[in-house]
Parts: sequence; structure tokens; C-alpha cells
Amino acid sequence: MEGQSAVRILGALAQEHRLAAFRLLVRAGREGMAAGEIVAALDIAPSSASFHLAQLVNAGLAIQSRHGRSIRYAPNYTAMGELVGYLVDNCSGGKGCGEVPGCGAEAPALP
Amino acid sequence: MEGQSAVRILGALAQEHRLAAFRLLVRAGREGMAAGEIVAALDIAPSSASFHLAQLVNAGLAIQSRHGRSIRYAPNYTAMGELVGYLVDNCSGGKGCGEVPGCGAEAPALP
DNA sequence: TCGTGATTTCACGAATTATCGAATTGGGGA
DNA sequence: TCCCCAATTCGATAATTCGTGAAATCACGA
Repeated sequence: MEGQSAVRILGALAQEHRLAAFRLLVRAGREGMAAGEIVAALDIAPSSASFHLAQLVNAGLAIQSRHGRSIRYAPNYTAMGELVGYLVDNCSGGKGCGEVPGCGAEAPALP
Repeated sequence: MEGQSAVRILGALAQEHRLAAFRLLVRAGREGMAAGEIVAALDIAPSSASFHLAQLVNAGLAIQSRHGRSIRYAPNYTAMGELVGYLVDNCSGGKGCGEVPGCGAEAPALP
């Protein structure tokens, strides 16, 4: 993952409603949720939700698909995994990352 | 880590110069870097750098300390580790997180 | 004490982001 | 076909963020 896309993904998650939406999607699993369900869960205007969901899709964190007359959003685990990998690679100061239990990050890779 | 502070940290990293600055700090290790060195490395106006560094400090990602007449900034590995932990906990859909090698994230904890 | 270098704070304009209501599109079902 | 229902797009506005130069602060050494 490059720094530029890391910034895009971080920016997509750096908003209360979007982080909440993504967590909902993760919780819902691979099938994701319909836009209407997300709107109901987040308790914001439909147009606002659409705006935020579009940002998640744009950042690659969510995948949009039509199911009948509703539109479903599913989480993209790969993008999140790459973000975490990027952060872990930038987390270690050379002595290993003692703050993330179970993660063996040794190499401070800085392109 | 709560969602609110996760958003603060994500927001602090979701900016080109701030992400670059934090990576510099991580690379520099526990001693960190003087503000002037960071300004030189990022090639931005001193006031802009000060603005961004203040955001990192405010989010808890960096620690500020005076050394002589210069001010040093050091990375806070704990905050980054907690953020990664938060993301990992929200990364798994229940089938384990296959995208982060070495990380055993099984429980989709949603407070 | 006085000057000097290192940083931050202040003030301000430009750009981006967030939110909402209204109008619009796109698919079923009667 | 005609009518709903789900969701998005549009248009406008409020709020936030970013970048910069000028001024203030802070600590050190002569």
C-alpha cells in the first residue's frame, strides 16, 4: 500500500458516521447491509448517508451492489487489511512492535 | 480504545504531511526529531509544520518535549498500537482476519 | 542585559467537507 | 402501464481544515 491510498482510506474512516457505518458493515459480514438499513442504524438523513457511503466506496473500503430494488454495501476486508499492514509496518521503531499483541512487525519499511 | 478517540487518531493521520511526519518520527525512534528537522524534511512552512505537529500531539500520536532551545517530537507507539488493535478488532467478519498475517483477530467486538 | 535562533501563536483567505431538503432515477408489483 | 418505494443526485449553506506571513514567545550565549 502506498502512502497516498493510505491517506485516502484513513480519511474515509476519520469521520464518526463513516466509521460507524463501516463497523456496521463488518458486523453484518460479507452480505453487507442495504442502504436503508444503514440509514436507519445511523439515524441521519438519507442523502447524508449516501454521501458517506460513497466516500467509503471511493476509498475502496466498501463494495456496492444492487439487489432488487435496494442497494447493498459490503465491507472490503482486503482494503482494511492492507491499511492495517501499512500501519503495522510504520509502527515499529526497530525494536519490534510491542503494542500489538500477536503481531510480529520487525522491519521499519519506509519506501 | 473508544470510537471517538479512534476518529481523532484516524483524522490526525489522514493528511499527507501529518502521515509523513509521523513516519519520520517512527523512523527516528524514541528520541524523535527536533521541529526544525521535521520542517526541513517535509519542506513546508514552519507555521504549517507546527500546526500539523500540534494535531499529532492533540491526537496523542506524538509527544512534545523541550531540549535546550529546540522542541523535540517523539512518536507515541502506544497510541498507534491501540489504533491498530481497534482496527483489527473491527476487521474480522467472524471468519478470522486473513489479511493481517500473524494477527489472530477472532472476535468482532462492537461495544 | 541584549541579541539571536528556534518555534509557536495569530489573523485571514482559500479550499474542502458535512448536512439537509427537494427533485430525480431505477426497479418491482398491481 | 402506472404507481410506489429505495436510493441517489442536485443545490444551497454552515462548518471545518489547510496554508501562509507577520508578530510574539522562549531559551541560550556573549
